Amino acid sequence: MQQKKEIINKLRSSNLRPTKQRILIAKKLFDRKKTFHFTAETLNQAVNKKGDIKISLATIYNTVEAFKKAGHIREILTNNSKSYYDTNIKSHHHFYDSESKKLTDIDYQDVILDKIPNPPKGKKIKDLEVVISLQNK
Amino acid sequence: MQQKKEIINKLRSSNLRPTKQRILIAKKLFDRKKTFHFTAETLNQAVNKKGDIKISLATIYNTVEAFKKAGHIREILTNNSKSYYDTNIKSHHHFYDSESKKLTDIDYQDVILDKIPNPPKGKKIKDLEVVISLQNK
DNA sequence: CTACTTGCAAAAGGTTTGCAACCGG
DNA sequence: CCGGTTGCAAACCTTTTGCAAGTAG
Repeated sequence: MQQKKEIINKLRSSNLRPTKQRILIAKKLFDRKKTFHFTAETLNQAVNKKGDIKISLATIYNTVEAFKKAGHIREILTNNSKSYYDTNIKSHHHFYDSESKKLTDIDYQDVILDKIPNPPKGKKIKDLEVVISLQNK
Repeated sequence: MQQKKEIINKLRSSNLRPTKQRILIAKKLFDRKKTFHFTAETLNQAVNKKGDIKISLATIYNTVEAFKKAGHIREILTNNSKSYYDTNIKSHHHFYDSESKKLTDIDYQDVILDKIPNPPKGKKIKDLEVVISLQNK
């Protein structure tokens, strides 16, 4: 469990002022055992249920974008119209169930890439994602 | 190069009436040597430049969706807000350059997956995509 | 003829933006 | 105080939809 202090440090180290809103969002995202898959919509719901302070959708989007830029979360590839994010920033892969639109982590050791290509000239690899789409049997 | 007849057969075999619009779109998509990566927008431009007949955007979307359902094109994963499609329906993977928002095919033999996970209970694997994001060196 | 298609414009869904009010350092 | 941040509403962009008119079989 992350202390409030840790969260504030995390924010400061990314040049993000620790405002009430950002601290609350960061808590929801990082103060948990399992990693968290979310969209702007689900994060908004999670943050705005209970008697918590109200955070506007615009701030949710701002903050998610800021956290992504800072490398605290990463965006997951899907072919859905919404953006999906993951609090697990270590390299790992996903199942995507297009019927329920739910993402699941794939254990790191369950995908082994034996060979990957060289990037085109002048480019380097920023990220590699494997997404396995599922359908009902 | 695909003859008009072949295109009409392709449409008929998918239970799609060979209308002027669908034939023109199918020509743009399938009558070419290299595979084609496109979005609704780029396809719309490609189809509506020259003195060709005018095809409305709604028809572009309808047709792309119908071709996708029929298995003639496939959708590619990106984290861009638009949908990207590929006329190459064989299993292969992509580079995605987030700066230019351009996709490039990766040679099939340049990605070797040594191990892939079992799908969750009740599900089967529909598709597997590897996307390598690029950034400038 | 009849059912499937098209095209237009309006609507929808997700995200971004302009700007005044607010607040952290 | 100053400059970064928030919140609201309007704007934006991509995609979908309703419906009247058109067309393939």
